[in-house]
Amino acid sequence: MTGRGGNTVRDLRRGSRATVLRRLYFDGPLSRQELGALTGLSAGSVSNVTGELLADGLIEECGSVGSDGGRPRTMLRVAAGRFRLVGVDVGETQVRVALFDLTRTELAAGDLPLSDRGRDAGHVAELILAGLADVLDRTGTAPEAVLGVGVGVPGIVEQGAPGTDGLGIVVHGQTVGWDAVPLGRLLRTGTGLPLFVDNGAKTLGQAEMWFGAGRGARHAVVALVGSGVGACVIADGARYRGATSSAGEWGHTKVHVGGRRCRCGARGCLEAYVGAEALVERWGAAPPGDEKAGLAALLAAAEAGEPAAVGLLDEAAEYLGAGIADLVNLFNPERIVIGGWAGLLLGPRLLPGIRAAATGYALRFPYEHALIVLGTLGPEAVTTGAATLPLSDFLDSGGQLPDRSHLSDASA
Amino acid sequence: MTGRGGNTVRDLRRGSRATVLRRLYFDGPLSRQELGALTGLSAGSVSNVTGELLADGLIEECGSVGSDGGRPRTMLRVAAGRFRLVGVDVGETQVRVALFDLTRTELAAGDLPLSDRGRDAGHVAELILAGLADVLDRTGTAPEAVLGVGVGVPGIVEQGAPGTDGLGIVVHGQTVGWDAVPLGRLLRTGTGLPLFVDNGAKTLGQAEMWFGAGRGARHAVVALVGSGVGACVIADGARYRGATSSAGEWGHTKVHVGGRRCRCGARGCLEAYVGAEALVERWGAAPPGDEKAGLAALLAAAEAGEPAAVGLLDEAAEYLGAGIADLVNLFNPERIVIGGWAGLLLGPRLLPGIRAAATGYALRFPYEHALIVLGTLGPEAVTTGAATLPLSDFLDSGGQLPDRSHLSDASA
DNA sequence: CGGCTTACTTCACGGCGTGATTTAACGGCT
DNA sequence: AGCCGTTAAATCACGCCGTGAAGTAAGCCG
Repeated sequence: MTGRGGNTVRDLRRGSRATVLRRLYFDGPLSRQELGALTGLSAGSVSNVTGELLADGLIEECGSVGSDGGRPRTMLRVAAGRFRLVGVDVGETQVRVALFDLTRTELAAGDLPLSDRGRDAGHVAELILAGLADVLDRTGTAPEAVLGVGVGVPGIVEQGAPGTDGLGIVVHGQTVGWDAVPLGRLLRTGTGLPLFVDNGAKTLGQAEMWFGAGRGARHAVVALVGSGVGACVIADGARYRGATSSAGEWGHTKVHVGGRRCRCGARGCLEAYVGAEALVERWGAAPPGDEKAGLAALLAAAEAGEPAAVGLLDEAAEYLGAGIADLVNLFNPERIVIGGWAGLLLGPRLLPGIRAAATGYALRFPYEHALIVLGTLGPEAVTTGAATLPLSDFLDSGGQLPDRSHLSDASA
Repeated sequence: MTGRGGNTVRDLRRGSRATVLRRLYFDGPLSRQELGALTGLSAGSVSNVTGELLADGLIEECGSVGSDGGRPRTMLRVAAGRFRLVGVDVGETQVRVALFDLTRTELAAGDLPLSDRGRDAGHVAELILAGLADVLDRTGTAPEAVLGVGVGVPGIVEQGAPGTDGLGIVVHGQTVGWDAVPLGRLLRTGTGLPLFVDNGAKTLGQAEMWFGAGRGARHAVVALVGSGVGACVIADGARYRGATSSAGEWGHTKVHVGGRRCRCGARGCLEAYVGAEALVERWGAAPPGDEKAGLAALLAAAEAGEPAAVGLLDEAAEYLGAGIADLVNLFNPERIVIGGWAGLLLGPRLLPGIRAAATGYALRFPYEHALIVLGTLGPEAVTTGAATLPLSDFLDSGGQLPDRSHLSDASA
């Protein structure tokens, strides 16, 4: 609250650059003319700003479209080729590192399985750094071209003080046994690239919002159904974090006080009724060990009409509908996106049941304005979403390149 | 998304004025010196801005505090006397209209009981206008001195397009049978004063945040327990509205799928377990008609050790704890404020039970950062909160007085 | 080839916040 | 009483911003 983000005239320019850059990134090639109408800037300012961005090499002209009897409008677009993004998905069994260009075309990727030391954060950090070096090396990418490394992790991420280069990032991952792991510090020692870390569910949510089923919505909830259950809340276009970045823990919403025991210790959590782990365990008839195979088997059994499987899935749909009704009542989103590997697997079968249940459980008014849809990006989207973290920073700053003088001149 | 709220240099000044005014309003008399440190503005700018505000009569000097051997600092404060605010609470049985000065001192107030036509919006609008005229008249307040009229209503409020002078405000009040009532239009015909309408729970929430138990928190939920149950979500210092202004419908969160039937038609809503109406009805042994007396009787019976009453309240505490755990998990607030007449009545007795239940139901990490407290303003706060609506607008605009030329010269 | 239309650039202007300098207003000391 | 050191506030030159009007570029059509 010290100045609410910029009082000087130069911040005005930063804001204009950011607005223009964002528009160009999301709404494709645009002429200066259209840019003016879309951003509310005057023609003069658009010329100034785009001129600056062109000079900085952040955008480029791409052809011109003629009209009947006037000077043709030159189209502008973000210079996709010049910059790279790295997205990292820290999963339960492996670390995935991918290199993208600005249009999120995957240039290289690598999967690094976790050893049995998987719960050791130092080990995970080493894998991330190894994967990072590998994708950069294979593509011959210079560090200066990389806007940053985004990492999606399981657990709650405290961002630390801003401006400290990610050093203060701490991860609390109950499910993987991480207790206040200083991931920022661990990674910072191995790379000079800008670091961004957030919860994996939140990165996936952002990916669905930017490029998937959530496109265009300003208020949405991306529900993640996997082994456990989570959610990413988008309020007014931005990920909602809450006081300590742990908002959106939907899985432990109480849908049945005094009901089934959940792995979190409490009773009646949504996760205990609709999480893949809970479903597979309750079904019992699945080969142990492989949860995905187990859930697929459960689904197949239900398709075959096996009553126990059908009952289990019908119940899951009802509880999911109730949980979604809660989200609708509390957050009043325009859209609910169901994602996560289990959600995408079960979605086609459960969706009618979910909608029916939600119709009954949610209040009429907000429900009428909410759309329940399935995610379109698949579970790989955690990586894409992670890569949006540095991208978001890049766009917000108006294309200000992070200061990385230490990359070039600090070899000693 | 046309310009994200101001690209020109004058918007900069508007922002500075707003920052300074806000600081002065909330953090009492302040010297220019302190103002500079607190707002991040340079000394020169502070001089400029405060000079402008002084000239406009929005702030005033109030004494000076000397130091050891230097020029004493002149203290500044908002000119409380010059402006008035009107708050209106549209309740289920009456309309309350109150006139405040800027320090929220009540200068006059009137209660207008609803006739049996209470569900007729036209009747309510007439009462509001009559009450408004009355308080203005009794205090001899000139219309120019009134920053605006804030109205808290039951139901969902659609704000309509901005800049239309409140004409587009529409209220959907299921419980009072209001279906898309054009309250803005109804009131606009009877007064030229700026109009602000919001849900009563949200106005009460804002009052608790600004002046009550929520002071200082940036992320909070004000839970309202009355006949029904609602909530006001504060995200990053602002009321969270969602896509269609209906966010925060906590009362119809599902805490027991397949459980008790709620008056909304669904089963297992929180409201069906902890709302005053439900509690009194379930207890049965209360005099019918007066819900407040009924709840008081239930409470007295529980204090006397009557098992049925004790059991009912213990169960309510458990469900409230579960509901609050949901809020903690989903919103990750710093504070949960329990308000509403029933909440304040039961609070002292239920709070230990609520906390115990919430401890068990919420996730450890977010719960450790959340404080559960009782509201401090009482139910009258709906009126105060309603009055904060024009105040908020006044502060946000940097003290720009609404254009009301039509008040003075448009008599024909 | 000249006129017309449309897209873009250039530029004078008013306005902003900063930071250095100046002025105001006090207490203490001689 | 007069001066000095100290702190608060006002003033001002400076660089920068977006606007809007005027000017220029770049195609069409006849």
